[in-house]
Amino acid sequence: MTTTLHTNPDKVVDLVLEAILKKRLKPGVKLSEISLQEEFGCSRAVVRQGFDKLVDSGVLIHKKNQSVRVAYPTKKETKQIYEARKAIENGVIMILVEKHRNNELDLSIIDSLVIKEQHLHENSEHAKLTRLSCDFHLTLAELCDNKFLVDSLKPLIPLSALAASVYADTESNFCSFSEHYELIEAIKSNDLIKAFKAINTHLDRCVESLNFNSKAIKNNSYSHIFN
Amino acid sequence: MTTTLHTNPDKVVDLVLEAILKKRLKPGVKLSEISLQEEFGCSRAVVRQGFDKLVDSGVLIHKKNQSVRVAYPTKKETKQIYEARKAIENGVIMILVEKHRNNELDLSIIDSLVIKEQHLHENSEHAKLTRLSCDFHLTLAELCDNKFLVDSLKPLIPLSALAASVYADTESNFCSFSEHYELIEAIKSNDLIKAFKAINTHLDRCVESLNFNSKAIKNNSYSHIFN
DNA sequence: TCACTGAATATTGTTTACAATAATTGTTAA
DNA sequence: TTAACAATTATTGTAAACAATATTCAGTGA
Repeated sequence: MTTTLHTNPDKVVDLVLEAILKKRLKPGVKLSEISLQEEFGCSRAVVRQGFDKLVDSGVLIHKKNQSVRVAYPTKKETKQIYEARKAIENGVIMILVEKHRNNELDLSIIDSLVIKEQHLHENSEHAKLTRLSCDFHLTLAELCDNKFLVDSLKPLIPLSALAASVYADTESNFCSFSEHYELIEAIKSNDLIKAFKAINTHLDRCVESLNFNSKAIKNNSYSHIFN
Repeated sequence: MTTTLHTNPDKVVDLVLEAILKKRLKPGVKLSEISLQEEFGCSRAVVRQGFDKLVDSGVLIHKKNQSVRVAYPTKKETKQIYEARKAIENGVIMILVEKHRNNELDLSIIDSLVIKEQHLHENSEHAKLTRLSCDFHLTLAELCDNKFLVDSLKPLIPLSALAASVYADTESNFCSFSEHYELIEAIKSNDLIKAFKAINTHLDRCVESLNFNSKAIKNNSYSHIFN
């Protein structure tokens, strides 16, 4: 048994992260190794390895002898997550403006991403839009051509999504498309100060739009989560 | 057999990182799982888990079916490492100055650290000094009270040490103690601009002091590396 | 002497089985 | 009915065995 089609722990990591970004995996949900080896089509050991990586990145929580759970960010942690993002993404913006000034920056990927966001916004496809806005931030980091910087930001994106799952009342205008657009325009005009302001007010508004005085989320079924 | 005294992969991680920071583990060295389970006093599976974590953080390199090797940063990677550090540590400084302005910052830990550095500097104990200067940067991040920011910076410190192992001609003035002192003074005077300048020139000088036109390091024995 | 080939060795990749622990269920008594 | 306890079940933690791959080394021929 146990089909060994993709025996790669990264596959497990990707599937779990994608499920989180799509808001199918909710904070607090239990993930059992044996239940999921069939879902992922790999052995328990491989599932374990994938879980270990996700635990390291903070996306899953692991207490000894217990099943891992999807992280449930507290209010304090949520603010820390965005504070860390601000630090890293300010660095990203600095590098990108510098690159743009030297004509070393190809923004076509990010341009088409923003256009996609606009379409989803106009058709009020909020679910897909929030998913895409995660890509926006990560793509900006990738344009820096610095894997260490990308790796620093990477775990913070799914954590932000989890925080939104807990505290966002509505997905409709959580990570605003127009603010993304303004940020890109600032980079294109080589205006560093303006770009800093754009990214900082954008991230601040993400936190401000959250409602920390409510909610208890629960959804413990696995069905249709991973595909 | 296989004493199960500390069956924790984190122990493996800590021992390897400490050996790297103390410059006992050199870039490129092969680390075999079975050879090291006795050295660490735990089973191969646990060694593996520890290695996996270190591979994720970029400190070890792992090619399929081959022993892991200590990372050997290229010139390009070294510059990326310091670029990423600049981004993150600028964020750290921003937070610390803000905290200091609000009287929410206790710098006693970092003060005593700098004093220790000064003593080591005066007695020209270069080896211990370079080890301590790593703590300086990580301690600054820890003062932010933001585990996500700390986790972002954490892997970059041993990577910097590895880069120094490859490219630093002499350890004597690699990570300058006096520049650390100036940075702390800038924070204490609530001068954000000055603090930014201090951290940026400090990190720039670390890279400038490196010599990328030389060297081939090799040292493949394990003896006295991990204790 | 050198380059090449192939067998022997050593190391990693993966699965399996078993032990230890936690979660669940069922029973009993107040 | 509920609470507490015991027995069962399910899940994780660990080690050991085997398969697959890479490395090493000896031998052969030019």
